[in-house]
Amino acid sequence: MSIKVCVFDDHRRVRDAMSALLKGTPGFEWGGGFPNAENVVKDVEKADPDVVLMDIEMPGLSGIDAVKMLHAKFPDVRIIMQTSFDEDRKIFYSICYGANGYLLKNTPPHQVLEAIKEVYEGGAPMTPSIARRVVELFRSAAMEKPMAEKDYQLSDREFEVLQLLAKGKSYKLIGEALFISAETVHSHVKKIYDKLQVASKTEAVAKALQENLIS
Amino acid sequence: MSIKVCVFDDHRRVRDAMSALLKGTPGFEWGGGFPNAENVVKDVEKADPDVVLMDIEMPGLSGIDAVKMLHAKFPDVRIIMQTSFDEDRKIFYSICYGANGYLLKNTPPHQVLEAIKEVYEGGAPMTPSIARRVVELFRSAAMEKPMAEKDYQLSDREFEVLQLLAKGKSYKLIGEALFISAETVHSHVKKIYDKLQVASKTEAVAKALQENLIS
DNA sequence: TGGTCAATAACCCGGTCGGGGGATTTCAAG
DNA sequence: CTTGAAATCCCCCGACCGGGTTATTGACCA
Repeated sequence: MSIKVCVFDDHRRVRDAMSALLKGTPGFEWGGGFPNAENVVKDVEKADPDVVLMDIEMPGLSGIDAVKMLHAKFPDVRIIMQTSFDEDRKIFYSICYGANGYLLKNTPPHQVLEAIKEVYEGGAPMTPSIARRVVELFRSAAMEKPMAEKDYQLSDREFEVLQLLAKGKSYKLIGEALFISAETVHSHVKKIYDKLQVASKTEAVAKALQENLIS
Repeated sequence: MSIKVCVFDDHRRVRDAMSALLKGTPGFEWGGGFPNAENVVKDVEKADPDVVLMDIEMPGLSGIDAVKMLHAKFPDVRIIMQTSFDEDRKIFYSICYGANGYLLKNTPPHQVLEAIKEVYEGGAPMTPSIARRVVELFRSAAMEKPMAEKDYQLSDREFEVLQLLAKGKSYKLIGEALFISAETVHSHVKKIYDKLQVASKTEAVAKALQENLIS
């Protein structure tokens, strides 16, 4: 069983080179080359490849949109993105939308073949700098939950008041909910502002929500 | 300037091999080998290496805990984890706690050197299967955020106003920020309340933050 | 026993907000 | 060309908020 590969790239030279490379290497099969992604779904449906090499920069439909559609329609087809420079945002979008790997365009032929094999076997070939970015985002995402959680030394009562403020309740309603006078609520609120270093209900609630003081 | 490398591994053979390899290769420097991580902080403080190779499985203090402490104390030291098989959980923890790369133990010497150089230059060397797992977790984590995201049909201008409301600004200040009159802000706010089904700045901001309408 | 602190409460006052009107301009879609 | 939605501006008014100050109670601690 050989790995069938399609190539989407607006440069004829690239397509021809890949065609020659794949046809000349046992274990690989040429699934066709396309200069744009306008008909990416139809093209892939017809060729039924195992792996798609997709240029991230193409005239017309961008490689990113192509990945999005492709992954939605054919989740089993593995996709490797190719571009000439590390462009953060695009790569992240590609990966999020379903690309499995990422190669620089000047990657030598034998490494391209290796990457194709890797991605076919379930790996995620990518340059170290991309890997780094992904790891760091991943880390910050994972660490996000139990974040800093600064301690503003709010008392229990103050947390109760804060929670009700976030519900949009007025001093009077909070007072009724907690069985205290509205003026007392006023006092608590003033202390809260002092501790959180803010000057309005809105700021207090925004800060409290963003820093997970309340839910 | 050569890259100074420390090795933590309970197998003498591994340490000796790395010592010989590093000493025999220009551009690299041997920072010392340690059979366990009991004194990892002191050891690293003394040796002051650029890169640490850390066995994930060691008697006594585990490589993971070592990474945790090391990264907390010396955030600039790059860490590559080494183990004999892909063990998901441990790798993820290592990465979360601050490891920068991940190698299988049977990795050939020249690739180890390459990985050290990569990690030193800011990359994140790892096996394709790890990369794959990381990418997939990353993808699912990234997709998780834009939850429900109900559509309240807010106009662009209304989003701008909402964003500034969340900063605690008054109508007057919002007006100045957007170069419109405070009365116009008032109008926008009234429409926002209508669309979000709320009746105060606080409620609006709480809802917007909780449903990721704004950041 | 005196001091500190959280919780409660009250008063004042100027400024802001929320809700109700109405009005104009602009621009794109029908 | 008409219709409509968005954005802009204005007025009014009562209610609420924010900031200042002061005071009492009960716990806890030294």
